[in-house]
Amino acid sequence: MKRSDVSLIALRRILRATELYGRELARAAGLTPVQIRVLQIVSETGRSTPKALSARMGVSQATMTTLIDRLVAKALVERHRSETDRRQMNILITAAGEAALERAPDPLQDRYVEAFDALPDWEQAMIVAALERVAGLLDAGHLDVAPVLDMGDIRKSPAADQEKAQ
Amino acid sequence: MKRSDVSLIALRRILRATELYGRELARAAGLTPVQIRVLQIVSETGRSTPKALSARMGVSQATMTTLIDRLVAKALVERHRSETDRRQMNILITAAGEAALERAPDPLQDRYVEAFDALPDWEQAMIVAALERVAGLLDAGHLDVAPVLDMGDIRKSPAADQEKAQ
DNA sequence: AATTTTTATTTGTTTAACTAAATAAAATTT
DNA sequence: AAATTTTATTTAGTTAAACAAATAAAAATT
Repeated sequence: MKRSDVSLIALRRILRATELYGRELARAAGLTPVQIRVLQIVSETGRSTPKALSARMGVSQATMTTLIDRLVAKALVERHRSETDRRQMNILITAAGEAALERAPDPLQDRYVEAFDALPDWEQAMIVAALERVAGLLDAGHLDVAPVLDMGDIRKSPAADQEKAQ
Repeated sequence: MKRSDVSLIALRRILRATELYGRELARAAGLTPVQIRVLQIVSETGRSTPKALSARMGVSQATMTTLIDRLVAKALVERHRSETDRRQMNILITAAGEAALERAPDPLQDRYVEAFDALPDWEQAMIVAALERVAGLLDAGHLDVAPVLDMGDIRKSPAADQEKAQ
């Protein structure tokens, strides 16, 4: 069996183990998976527009409007008209929104961290290096899977890449 | 910054990259993400029951019945009454179901494999070892997040009650 | 200045996902 | 044997997510 296959299988095991986690997380925050994803992107990028969000998530602008409506109703994000282009709305996360993202019970993470910390130093180093390598490979592949329809997204500087929250 | 945090960040990057991928994959197969997940579990386990599936996915039995209805309507799975316990239905994937899972353009995976194959031998080995290690850690933690199949569903943690959001 | 494009929203509608409660049938317990 | 539990489904209803098409306002182009 090819080694790339072995690594894919391990990757799938990782995905499977964590797939419920994302759902639990959304549930704990009282949100749907889609809503939490919008929130994450807004949090990550600091501010965004409905257009940029819809492009990034691959949904229509109309859909994004209703998604934002829901988050606004829960006071997790706010709309602010852009000063520079008055057609646009800037979507900003509120303190409550950040709190909703933080407030995760996160049992999986705790367990993982505990187990990780118990590993010998060399193995921790190896895992970090390997995970970062794999994340790099996947991120690279990601770019042309989700084609950037929005000019504002192309520059997505390295800063944005650092603090990806799921 | 702690090394466990660094590894978690990388893990989240991986999850995020593959999350979009799963969406694309479902779309390409003409299914919803939830439907494809049911299909994957059935395919993986060979056969399953509605009860086991609902426990594994964290939805009610009633919900699972309708999910299975949809997949049956598309001829991707079949219901077969269990011989040993005639209350139960065995859910089996059809050839068409397997085909739907296979028939993914899978650009991300191709890219990953391609990039992986291009890595030096020592790095491939390191990645495989690290991924399997991480998968092992997560599988262990997984047990109390997603209670194993049947087992009478031993009061599946408070999360079972919170199935309100979503 | 007039026209076209872009951005966000509203309107109207469809579909999937989900639930609780009721029901039926088979298995298990008492 | 009778009562209880388990399993799957039906019924009846809600909600979120999605879209196309129409609209309005601002920006960009001609």
